[in-house]
Amino acid sequence: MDERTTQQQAIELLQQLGLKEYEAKSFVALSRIPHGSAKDISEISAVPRTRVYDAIRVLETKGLVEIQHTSPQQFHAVSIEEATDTLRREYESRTDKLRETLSGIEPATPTEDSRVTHEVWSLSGAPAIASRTQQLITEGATELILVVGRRDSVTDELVVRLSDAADRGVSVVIGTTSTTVYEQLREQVPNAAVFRSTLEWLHGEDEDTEITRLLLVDKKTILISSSHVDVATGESREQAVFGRGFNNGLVVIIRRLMATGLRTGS
Amino acid sequence: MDERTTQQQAIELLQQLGLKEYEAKSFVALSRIPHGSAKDISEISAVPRTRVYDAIRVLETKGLVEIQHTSPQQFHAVSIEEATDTLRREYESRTDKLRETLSGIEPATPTEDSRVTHEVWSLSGAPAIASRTQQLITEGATELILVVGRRDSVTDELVVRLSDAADRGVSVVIGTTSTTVYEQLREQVPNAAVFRSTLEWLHGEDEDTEITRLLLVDKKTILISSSHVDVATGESREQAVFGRGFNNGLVVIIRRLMATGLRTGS
DNA sequence: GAGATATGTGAGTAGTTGAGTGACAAAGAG
DNA sequence: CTCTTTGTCACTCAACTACTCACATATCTC
Repeated sequence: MDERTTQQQAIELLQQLGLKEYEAKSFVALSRIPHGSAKDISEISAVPRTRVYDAIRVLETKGLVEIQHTSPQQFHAVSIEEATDTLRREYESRTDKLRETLSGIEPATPTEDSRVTHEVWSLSGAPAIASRTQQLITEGATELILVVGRRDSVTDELVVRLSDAADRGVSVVIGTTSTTVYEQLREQVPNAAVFRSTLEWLHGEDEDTEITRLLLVDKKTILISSSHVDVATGESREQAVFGRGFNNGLVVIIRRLMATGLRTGS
Repeated sequence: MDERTTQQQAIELLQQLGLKEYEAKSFVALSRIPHGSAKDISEISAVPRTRVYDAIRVLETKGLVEIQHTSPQQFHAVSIEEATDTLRREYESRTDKLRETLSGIEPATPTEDSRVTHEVWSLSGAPAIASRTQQLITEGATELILVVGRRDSVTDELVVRLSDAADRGVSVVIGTTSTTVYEQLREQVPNAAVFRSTLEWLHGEDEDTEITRLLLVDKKTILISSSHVDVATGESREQAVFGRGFNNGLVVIIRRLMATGLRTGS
């Protein structure tokens, strides 16, 4: 990768981790030298010299930079390991605190209403979808039907949970379009029925979109996710729909599609 | 803790984790009910109803909320576990990427100059200071003198590293003002010389400030940290100075102070 | 189905924050 | 003692965010 791009990427990552532009640029510049003055940093990073001081001060309070109070002042970036560790810990402690705090919040009046028959929920983001998939597999069920497309949607954790479910007597049926995944699962989830499938309906008319996951639990809960490659950014976004209830419209349709689709494809 | 405060705290934590005010408020409100409409959320959170839609959309792309595309739309917050997990993973992947990216950045011209005799560096933030302390203990040395004040600066990890150092033949001397810490260390770091100390100079004239850590490595590297309780926020901030080199001014002074101080105190 | 109410979108304003610039006093260098 | 460097402050401009309103559409009530 281009050196300039790499630096730009580091700067963007630091900003995503909560640093301001000047702070990020100053830190990256300082990481490239053993230590330096505000002038040095300004020259390397193109941050106005007079603002380097503010940026460094913030970095110092975040534990990413050390300051030598000489004249001129000298600045030193902590090692890459120390820096990433510090940041990781900071966010880890925040998420931990968040979990505690959220647990302590009392529910508001449940506003009646739980006629949960035809609800279809949309969710997006691969982590959230993976998390929900695993939750559905883990929670008590008697029958699981899973169809996966992309290889990377089969994580180790997913395999473990599938295996656990199969071992405790749940009927597990897994379909895949990929030979690699097929063989992996056949080996790692021995108690499941694994089959290959060439379901045409896994791909839409759009080449950039494909069904990534499809999970049917006890014929009454369904989760389908699709990945769409954004032509602009080149990034892949995963979206999913999630329906519950035997008579849920989505569930009914999918159940039917699978009954026919699985036959023709296998 | 007060319910209102708890919620406020959750909102602030979410903002620190990158959410906007409306997003944080909407999420907390939504967490309190199984599911609800924009109106419900607006009433609970005091976010203007018309802005709830935007906020929820963002939350959905972050994997924190599911949307039911009915009319009116219904929104549902994922479970606390799912939410914190999603956020934690997001930041973990960012710090991981950052480490990789920073590793790939080439150093700039080292701008000569390495007359490193009297440098004294300032750093702040408990995690950064703890990290540096451990690094100094771990890196090869023949003699370690550590004086700790507060109990919470003695982490398990620190004890392990001290113990390791003592076991590989490093002369480890540990002083503390606390009886609890004294006994803990005596037991957990058997190969070290642990002693109690009532060093007066551990406390400044200011009651709110105290020396938390003091580490002298091979008589030539010193790290001293102090904790200061901010009267305004009530939070404790840890600051440290760090000097290297046998003839370093700071190191010389501290060596002297310890030679006299340790005698009188023990 | 007609009027009243609720829902969702978009446009627009105000207030805050951050990026970028220059004035200037103090400290150093020659 | 003069000229340069260094550090602080005060300021502008642009971007973003919080907040409001207008309006079209949808839903409900009678």
